[in-house]
Amino acid sequence: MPPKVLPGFRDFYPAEFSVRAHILDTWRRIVRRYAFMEYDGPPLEPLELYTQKSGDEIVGQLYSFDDKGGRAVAMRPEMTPTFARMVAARAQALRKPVRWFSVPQLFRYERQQKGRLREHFQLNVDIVGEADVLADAELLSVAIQICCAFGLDRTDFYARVSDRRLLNALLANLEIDADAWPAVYAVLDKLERQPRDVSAEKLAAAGLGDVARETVLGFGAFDSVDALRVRFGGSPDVAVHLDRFAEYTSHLHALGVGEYLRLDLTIVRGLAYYTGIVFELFDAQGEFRAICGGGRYDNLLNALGGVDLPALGFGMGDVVLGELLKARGKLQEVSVPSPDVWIIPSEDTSVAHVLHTATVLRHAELSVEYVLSSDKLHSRKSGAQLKDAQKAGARIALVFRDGVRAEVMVLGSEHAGERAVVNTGEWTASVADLSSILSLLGR
RNA sequence: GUGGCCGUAGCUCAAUUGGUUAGAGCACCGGAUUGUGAUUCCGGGGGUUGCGGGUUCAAUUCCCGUCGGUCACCCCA
Repeated sequence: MPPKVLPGFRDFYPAEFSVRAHILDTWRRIVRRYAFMEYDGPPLEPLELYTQKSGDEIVGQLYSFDDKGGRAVAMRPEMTPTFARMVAARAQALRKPVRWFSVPQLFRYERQQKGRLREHFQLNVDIVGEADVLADAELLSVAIQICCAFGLDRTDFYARVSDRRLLNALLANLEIDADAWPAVYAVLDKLERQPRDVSAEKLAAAGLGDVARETVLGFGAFDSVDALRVRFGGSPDVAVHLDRFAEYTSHLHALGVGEYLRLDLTIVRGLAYYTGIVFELFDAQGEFRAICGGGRYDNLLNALGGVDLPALGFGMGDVVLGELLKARGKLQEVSVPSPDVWIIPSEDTSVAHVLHTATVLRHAELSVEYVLSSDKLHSRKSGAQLKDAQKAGARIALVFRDGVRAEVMVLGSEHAGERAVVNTGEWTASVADLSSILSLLGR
């Protein structure tokens, strides 16, 4: 028995690869509409790239080892450090704002569970050098439009959005000591899943008074800027952030995705480096974990690369997204590639002519297949070869009636039966009238 | 790292309280038939029942371990 695939890794057979290609192609197609440019870095990085910065719970789950040169290395678990290094190295020369994206395969050594493997492909979209909220709106807009491009709509997913600055202002307004904020964040993050009394207990342990504690426990109920204004609008320190969020919302409506937006103060995002608006995309039925997450991290480039530039970005993995698309029937039409043309020779058609014909058609960008045995090309009955063609999903069969003349037959259900006769004897790679074939293929 | 559930053909599953040579459909391969074809029929390959040990006259079945899968916790790209 040959070794199996490692736990948490995937083999992509053609059917699965088609799904993967569909996802990655769609990512690229939509992101390019927003004029983002693709980049990439090494899949293997110095371990130090991930351990140097603080707040790395990731380190314990790194796929790391010593290479043959004794270097401590790690398979990249996230793209941001690489991105930060690349931007920092040329920060002066890059036209701002930088709008780049990447589709790296990322690795993580942890026990797999639903929606989480040890490897996945993740779209990373980032903007560097713009602090205005319009950049935040642009970013979320891309994420939402991508999901829409997969055929998902308002009934399938929505965006939960918060703002670290707003949240901090609210906590300050409630006179919660800054030292307790991380604990409050942790509670907010689990507010939905954790029993209320457990949350209350943790908040009390963090030093919150009764009023602050009850207010925080009720944060989930604030689902709009207006709701917050009623309660906190009187405070100028809070109002400034509410105004910004309102502007953000306004931009998103103008971008056509405002309906997907939902203010949600319980969206915290685990990573400590977020500094502004943060968001996560969820399926509407709450069946899967977050499809996508991101936000503004204005201090990270400075911490990582020594360059003081505002930045924001998000990541979207192929695993959860793929599960959601499959569950919602959005992968039905994703098909494995099949040949355009299947060539079936007659007794009088030489093997060489079959090969020549295939070559001409292939020069015309058509995918061509035929039985790969000189003997069978002639011994196998045309009916059987026709069956081969159908099994392969060929769109048309080129069935020779004599040495060089062939009948073009459309297979499949749609236009099955349509046909034309062509004389392949006149075909050369440079001069070939393939119009009858191309028209039957709908080209 | 902790815990629950589950491992039979490529896939979906079956196999009497533990009992003969572990079966079926689909898929795959070969053939017959049908000159417009997704039909039908015949045949074939494919399994150390995840692996190892134990109990037993006898283990796919019961027990232990291990590996793998899955779900949850932890944590979160």
